[in-house]
Amino acid sequence: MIRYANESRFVQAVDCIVFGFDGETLKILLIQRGFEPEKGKWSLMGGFVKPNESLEQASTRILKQLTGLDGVYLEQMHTFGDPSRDPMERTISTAYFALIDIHKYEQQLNNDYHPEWFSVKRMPKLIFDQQEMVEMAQRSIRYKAALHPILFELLPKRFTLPQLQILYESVYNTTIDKRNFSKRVLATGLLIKQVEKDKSSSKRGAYYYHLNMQKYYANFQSFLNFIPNPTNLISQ
Amino acid sequence: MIRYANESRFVQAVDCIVFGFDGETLKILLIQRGFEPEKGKWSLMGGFVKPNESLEQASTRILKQLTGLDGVYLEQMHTFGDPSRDPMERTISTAYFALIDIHKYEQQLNNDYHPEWFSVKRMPKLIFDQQEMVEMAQRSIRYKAALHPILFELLPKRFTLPQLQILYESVYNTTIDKRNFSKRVLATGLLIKQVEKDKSSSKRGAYYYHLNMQKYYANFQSFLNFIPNPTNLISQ
DNA sequence: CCAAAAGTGTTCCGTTTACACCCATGT
DNA sequence: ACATGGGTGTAAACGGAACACTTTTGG
Repeated sequence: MIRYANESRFVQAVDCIVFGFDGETLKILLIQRGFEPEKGKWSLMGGFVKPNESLEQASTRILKQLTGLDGVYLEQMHTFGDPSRDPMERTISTAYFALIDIHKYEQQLNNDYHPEWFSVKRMPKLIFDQQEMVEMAQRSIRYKAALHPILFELLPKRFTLPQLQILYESVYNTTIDKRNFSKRVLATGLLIKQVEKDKSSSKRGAYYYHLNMQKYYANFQSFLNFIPNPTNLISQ
Repeated sequence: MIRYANESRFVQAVDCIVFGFDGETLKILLIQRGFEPEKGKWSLMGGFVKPNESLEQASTRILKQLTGLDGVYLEQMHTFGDPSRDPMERTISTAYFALIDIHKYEQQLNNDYHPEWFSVKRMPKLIFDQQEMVEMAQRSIRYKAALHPILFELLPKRFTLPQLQILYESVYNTTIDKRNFSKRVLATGLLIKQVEKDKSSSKRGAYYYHLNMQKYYANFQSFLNFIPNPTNLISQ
């Protein structure tokens, strides 16, 4: 193959910030790194890009390896290329964030990498610049979720309005009036009410809802306002 | 240096989509590529990342080389890593978009690369996947400018309300009521009225304004609404 | 029967929209 | 004096925010 003369070549990595929601707080999935440097330390799920795969393919492959999950919401966030970010050798890393239904994942715990969920508020120190990646990922999902319905990716197929509200409240570390919240959410037409109720957290029970997938995909780019004054909350 | 064994290494590039505004339409700056492959074809301003510079430093350096400009608004957009995007050799490119005052630039035309401005509506074919980069960059600035005051970066230090409105109208390919536009813009407190007028486009003259830089930086993250129904316009 | 969570409606206020006329001035 | 572009105000509609009581039912 003809090649560019005199240019440097670097190792290319991808790192995935995997978010989940357990019904109370936002969590991220970490593994103990399997190789040097920093072997055994907690780290994001990452890996190197192979010669014949795109960055998207690499991140999808790594996510599948480590969680067993396919078809996950995955979005490229930012590429980190500081020359000294990896002490072993110059490595450029493209960070993706992923949003998964934590319960789907829990059925998959049979893997070699022993990933664990950590609350974003109580996380171990991470290697390299991964702390910065996680902070940026949190800002990214706060920003994006203020405008687009991505947080549904964190919920199971059927969910209740109180669950959805707790999710938004925990992502933005705020409280929302439930009357206004349900009005805003239902006004989008994104939700389809089911006849069954979830009785696990109250005697009366809360109706289950499904996402209207048609509208979800069709209006994904529209601006939402489930959250009052989002810009006051995004930068936290 | 200790290195990762068995991993592939790739050439890392940066490409800059440089936007300018000539008072009528949005333009981007292109050069004729100086080396093979595709030598002589129109292309974005790009270059390779050197061993001891970050991606930001590389893009800033390349922008400086090709336009002579420092202190330009520059934002990382997306990293393109398809294995076959560059036929010469696998190259991963991180694309940045830049917003510059086209008039500042015009004083700098004395350089070896002969860059030229093209209307985004009438552009030559670009090499590799750069067409896709430009389209994504247009979507990005439409998206970002619907919420944040980045378009001021395209204007000179002093500008008039009609100029600002034409800028927004051309970015979104729409028309806006001038009464409502000026109310919305002035309500942000971002503009400081000057005593002088611009008489170049009317007999009466239009007042010049300056940006209130304090507020500009302090409230940069706040959501604006200079444009009615932005999401209908972003995806064009 | 009571505690605990779910569900629902109204009023008020601020914001956005639609819309039209007068102003300044160079020719 | 008139053509050209610049500047401004108001009323109506809409959307967002604040706010409290009733319902259900397992224990």
